[in-house]
Amino acid sequence: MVTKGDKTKQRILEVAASLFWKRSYHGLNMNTISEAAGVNKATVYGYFPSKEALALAAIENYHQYVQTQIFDTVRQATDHPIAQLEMVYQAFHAATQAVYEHDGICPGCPFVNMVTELATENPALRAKIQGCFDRVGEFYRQLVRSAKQQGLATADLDEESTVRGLIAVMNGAFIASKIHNSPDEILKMLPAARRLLTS
Amino acid sequence: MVTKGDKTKQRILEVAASLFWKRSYHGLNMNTISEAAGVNKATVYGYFPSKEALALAAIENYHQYVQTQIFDTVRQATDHPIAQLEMVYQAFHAATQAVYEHDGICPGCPFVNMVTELATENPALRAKIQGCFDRVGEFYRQLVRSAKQQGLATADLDEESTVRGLIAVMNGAFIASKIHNSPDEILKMLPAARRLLTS
Amino acid sequence: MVTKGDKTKQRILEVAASLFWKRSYHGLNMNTISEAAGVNKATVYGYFPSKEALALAAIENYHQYVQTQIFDTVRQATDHPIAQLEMVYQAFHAATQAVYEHDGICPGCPFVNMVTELATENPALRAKIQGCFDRVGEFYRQLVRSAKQQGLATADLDEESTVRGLIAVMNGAFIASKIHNSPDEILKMLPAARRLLTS
Amino acid sequence: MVTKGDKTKQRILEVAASLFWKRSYHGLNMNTISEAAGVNKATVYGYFPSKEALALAAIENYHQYVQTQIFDTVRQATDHPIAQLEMVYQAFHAATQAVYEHDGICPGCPFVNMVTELATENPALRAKIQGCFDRVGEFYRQLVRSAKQQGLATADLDEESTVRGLIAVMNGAFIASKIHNSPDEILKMLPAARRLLTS
DNA sequence: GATGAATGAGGATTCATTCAT
DNA sequence: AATGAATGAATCCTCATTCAT
Repeated sequence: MVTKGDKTKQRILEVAASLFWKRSYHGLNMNTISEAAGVNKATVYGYFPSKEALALAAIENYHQYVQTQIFDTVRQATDHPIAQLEMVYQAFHAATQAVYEHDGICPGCPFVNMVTELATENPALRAKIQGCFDRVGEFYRQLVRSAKQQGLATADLDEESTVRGLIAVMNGAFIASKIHNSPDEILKMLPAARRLLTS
Repeated sequence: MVTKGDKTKQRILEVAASLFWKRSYHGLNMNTISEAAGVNKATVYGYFPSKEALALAAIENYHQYVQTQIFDTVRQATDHPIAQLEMVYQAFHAATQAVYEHDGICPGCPFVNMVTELATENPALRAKIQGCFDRVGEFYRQLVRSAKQQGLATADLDEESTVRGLIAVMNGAFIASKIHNSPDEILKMLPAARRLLTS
Repeated sequence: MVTKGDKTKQRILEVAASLFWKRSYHGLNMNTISEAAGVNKATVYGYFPSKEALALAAIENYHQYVQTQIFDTVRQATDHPIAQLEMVYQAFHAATQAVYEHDGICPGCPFVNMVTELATENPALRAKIQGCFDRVGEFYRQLVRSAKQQGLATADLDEESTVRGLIAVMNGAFIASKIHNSPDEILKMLPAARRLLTS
Repeated sequence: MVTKGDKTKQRILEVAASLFWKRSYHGLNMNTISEAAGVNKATVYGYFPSKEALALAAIENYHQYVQTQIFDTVRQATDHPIAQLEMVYQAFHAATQAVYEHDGICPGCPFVNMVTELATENPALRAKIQGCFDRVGEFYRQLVRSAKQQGLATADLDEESTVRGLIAVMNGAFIASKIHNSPDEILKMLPAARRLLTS
């Protein structure tokens, strides 16, 4: 059963996740989070023992979201690897575009943002995000295998480096959108990703 | 003529650049910088009017370094695009490896780190780094053109998306090294970059 | 209902007002204020967003005090303009005397102190204090009108310049007390004020 | 003989005096002074041992200026007390007006500014300025005596309180100009001063 | 006679966190 | 289940002052 406290915790988590996405870890403070969630600061600490714990929970929240709302959805929508790849980029673009229209900024990828900012000073967070990307890698691995099976990629295509490259291009796409403050940079990266998968 | 002050300023700049590379902008404070440079905090402010100005100068310092020590050097060493690509990745790997052996961390790319952390809150810095990547794009554009001319890439290879993809893969490589805290991730990204360029 | 926080805020305000009276704006720091109020510096900032805001609130606090505790009280005590003038100077003298006995200094007038120090660099504060003196002017205007009605002043006495002069003499009295570090300078200014009003 | 050093010292002094007039003591720093004087900060310290000493010298400089350029000049221009009073106010207004047109601010009276800001924390400066006002008092005392002799004031006019009042009105005039940020406030105070002297 | 270079101490402000209620 | 109130420690930055040259 969902108690009132569960709902409060969930609200804090979602508000925090949204803010951690748009701002840097150090650039976001607990005051802003509690105010945006409409609760007292002490309430936040009642559910999450520290800012770091909240950030970790936000990461996990994103992970669930990406897996279920994007990767699972895409897998269910089509078997075609290229179509899947396109759908993924469309989804990332749409999310970025929505933030851009609302806030005028391109937030990038929450995993990349956090790990880039904190990897060298917070091993726990780095390890957590490494785990998230392992599962992202599984999605791309399936994609590569499907492409081979469906004859879209040559049989000798190296799986390891292709998966690696697809993740890199995806992360690079998010960074490009931040650098140029333009959501379209994400879509413009699709040809490169497609070529990695198919040629 | 190089005065004592010039040398002090240069020392502060290099120390700051090194630290901004290894730590996040917000995670690094002016105290640490001044101590590492062996000068008083007020001395730092005597040469750089603010933390932001110092970070901007550090960015410019990196930009010069990358252009002259890496891209120019590589261009002078060989005309072969694939060899050039390999040399670039070797250089990035070597720099990362050196830090890793000394500090146990993978610092990633200073441009990517800064822009990822600060793009949404500091337009000046974002614009500055955008300019840096414009020049990085010029290098990759030459690479693509050379590859076409030398018959290493097909004539119909799309220049725009390939340059974009090569930058993305490079940035993705730095991020992968941070995520896995492993310098080798940079070298392991080379095959993907090579395929983008040649196939 | 008066909460604990309200009381803390009021205590901070009164302590700050008292200190801003005795010391210059720049010569007083937030540390001293928070310590004198018996709270942490961050607590002060929890109630007042900046030193300037606190100074402005202190000004308003003095304004209320002067209007209610001095001008209103005097008006209620007597209808006689000269008696009112004397009571006002007595009140200013008594306040100055109290500080003098306690601290050995003549603090002057908080409005004059602040505006003299900050008028050229802080337009908001200047405007605020201008508003306070507008209301002081209203008191003196009533005084002049009463004096005319009661035949204590000639009918052709110029209201404007007399009000202006009475404010100037009052402010000049506070300054004289600071210059000579002697509370009695305030009382010694009464004859001049009286002549302005009646002759 | 006037050495190069003498000229430098004089330039520093005049620049400092001008700046101390327009800004508060704490609001003006030694950097600004040395830059405005076109010399190195250490040069300033070569001629004046401290900021306080420089301020004291600036006060003395103003004192000389007021005595010779204003009071002596006025005395030489006319024997008529009221004309003298008017000339003094005209001079103060002209000086204020000049600053106002150049900087958009009313600087007030340097003696009043300094003593108001620093009297409670700097006894030496307070005493110095007290001495300046003693000599200002002498001017007004002469004025009152002349007025009596010339039948412009009644013989029983109290000298003490009138001198006191004239100084107060003059200081109050400067403060009024600061409060309203309007040079004309000085001229508008003339009627009150005149009435103190003559009625 | 003048300056380039440097600094110790302090100043306003912020932040993650705690605890009594 | 939630909050009002409070804080220790830091953070960016400034300033009067010094000294070797």
